[in-house]
Amino acid sequence: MNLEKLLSGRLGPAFSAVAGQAAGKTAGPAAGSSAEPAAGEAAEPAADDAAEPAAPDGQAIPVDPAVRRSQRADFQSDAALALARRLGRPPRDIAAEVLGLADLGDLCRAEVSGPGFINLTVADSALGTLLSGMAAGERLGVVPPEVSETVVVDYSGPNVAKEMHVGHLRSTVIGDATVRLLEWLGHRVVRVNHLGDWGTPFGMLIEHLIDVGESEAAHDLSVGDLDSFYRAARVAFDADEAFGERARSRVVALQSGDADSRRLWRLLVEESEKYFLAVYDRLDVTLTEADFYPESFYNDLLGPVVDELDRLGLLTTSAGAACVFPHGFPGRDGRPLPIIVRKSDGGYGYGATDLAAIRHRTQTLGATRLLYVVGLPQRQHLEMVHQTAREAGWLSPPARAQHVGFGSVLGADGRMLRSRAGTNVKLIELLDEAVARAAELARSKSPDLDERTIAEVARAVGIGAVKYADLSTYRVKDYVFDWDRMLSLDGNTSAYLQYAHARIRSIFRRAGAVTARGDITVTEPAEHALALELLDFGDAVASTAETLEFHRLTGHLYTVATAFSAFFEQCPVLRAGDGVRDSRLALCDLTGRVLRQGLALLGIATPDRM
RNA sequence: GCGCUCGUAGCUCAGUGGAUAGAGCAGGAGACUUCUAAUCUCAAGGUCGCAGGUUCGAAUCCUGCCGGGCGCACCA
Repeated sequence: MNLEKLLSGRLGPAFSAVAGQAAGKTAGPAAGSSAEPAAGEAAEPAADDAAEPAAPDGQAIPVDPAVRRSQRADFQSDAALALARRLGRPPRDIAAEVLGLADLGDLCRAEVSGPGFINLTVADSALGTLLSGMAAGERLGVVPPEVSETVVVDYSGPNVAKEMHVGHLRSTVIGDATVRLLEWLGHRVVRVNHLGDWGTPFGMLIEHLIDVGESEAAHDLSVGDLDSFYRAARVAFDADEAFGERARSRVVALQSGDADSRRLWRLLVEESEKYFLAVYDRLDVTLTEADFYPESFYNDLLGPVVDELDRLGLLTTSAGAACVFPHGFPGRDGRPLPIIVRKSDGGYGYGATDLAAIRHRTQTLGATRLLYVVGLPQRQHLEMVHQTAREAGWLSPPARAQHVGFGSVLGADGRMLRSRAGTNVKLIELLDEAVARAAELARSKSPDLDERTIAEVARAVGIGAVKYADLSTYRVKDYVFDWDRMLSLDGNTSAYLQYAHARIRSIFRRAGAVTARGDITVTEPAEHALALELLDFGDAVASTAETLEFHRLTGHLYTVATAFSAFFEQCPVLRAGDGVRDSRLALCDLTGRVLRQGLALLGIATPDRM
């Protein structure tokens, strides 16, 4: 139970009574300015908006007390100001009357402040009770969703025979956090790695493979030198007329199922997949080969998809291509924009693959929530595909699709870190550098750690820094990749959170204990402040799961960590007297679990010492 | 031209229509015989891109501008 709901529950009836009373007196036929029907469910006292006073006779009307965190107290309620105009009374009077009626018991004390705010300060005893309850469970105050859904998360999606670069970083990191979070909440999550393993480039890639020799090519690819392989193929394609001709006919052979072509293609794919898995392992993400749903997976479904579009009357032939024109997408010239499902040369377009994938996800996998962790530039394309799927009946409620879009990673110069030609930053090299920098840091800060521990810490801190930097800002915005900032020892970084956790574990090592699950008593201001933050964990997780804006969760964890650091400075744990010591150990334990679980949801490890 | 998106402290970023707009970094001043100083405390730092509008109240909602980024037919 979170505090805001608890406080709302206490204040709500009082507000309703005050509002209803006044409405009974004043609400005449003239008051019907709004046709809003005050929502049927009286069971939900905390509706989104303060309901319009439509009840005719002094009956209780649900009023949202608008409780939120406050700088002047723990919480504040703003509802009196909103009611003042409607009731024709001064807001301070309303607030005062509400406080007279509200049953706050020993939950908190309250006072009217300023123009009519109600400031609420939660009692230490109430915090202790709530924290003890939270500490006794394993879910840390996170309530399971009402319905467990099947969620398909489409993310990472590297291209065969192409290097993974920073462009894949965000999709992979955000997608991994998404699956960890939704899975922990109790949803059935299907990871879908939409590998680019099909299409015209494979003609030239196979021909290049033949030219360099299979074993040589396999070697090049297995050491992860994918870009130069791809580039060499491209160079040959552009420069050599005959090569280009071979490449084009190779595509035809491959797509018509020619056995030798398929064998060579599989070779390319398998080497790349091995490489991708190595990168995922280094990145510490949960993707495995079982999650590969490459483009070619849908090949057999493309024909039926196009046939069905035709049968539904959605297909139009335009300039020789089979197209769908979803509603609401005008192009440059004002005419509707198409999704090309079959190109004029007879080959299927990627739009067909995307549509087949949707149909597979809703109809075969049974998904009701389809997430696309894909860069923002693809927004319009995705919306067109989703609109088409809705028109075809493959995406109908409760199933819905959500584009989890993200901005670019920028360099220090403010331009895209991923460059067009040649100078891509290899993801694997970037990760290695992160770990190396973190190792150097660990050695300088903690010279007493042995090399084995240094290596573990370096991995957790280095990889954590990269992930946290990505997850801690609003994902729609671009962000600047900056080693010094992300590996900084203080500020809103993963290292800071990991350090807070390591300090807690250190206390337990010294205490000779692993956990402490006793009751928690709150007395000191620093304990009070920490308690408020800890009790907010459930809400932070819930809102993150809804919006998939992970900076909400990182921001929450950061406030937990800062509150803990202040507590750590001000409240001795091991040196405290017996009763206090047990309580504080339990508070440390709970804080440690929140930090560890919170970071685990982000895919970030928490070493026991740093 | 149309569409999407962003614009908040010197820098990087938060900010669910509510009080004096918050953090961190950098820069300034302090705190380690005390559970990890990879820490903490204090001070300083702002025409919330601009202009209108709605509202008792706008960084937040609406409209129009300005600026940055990205899309807009057979590449994915």
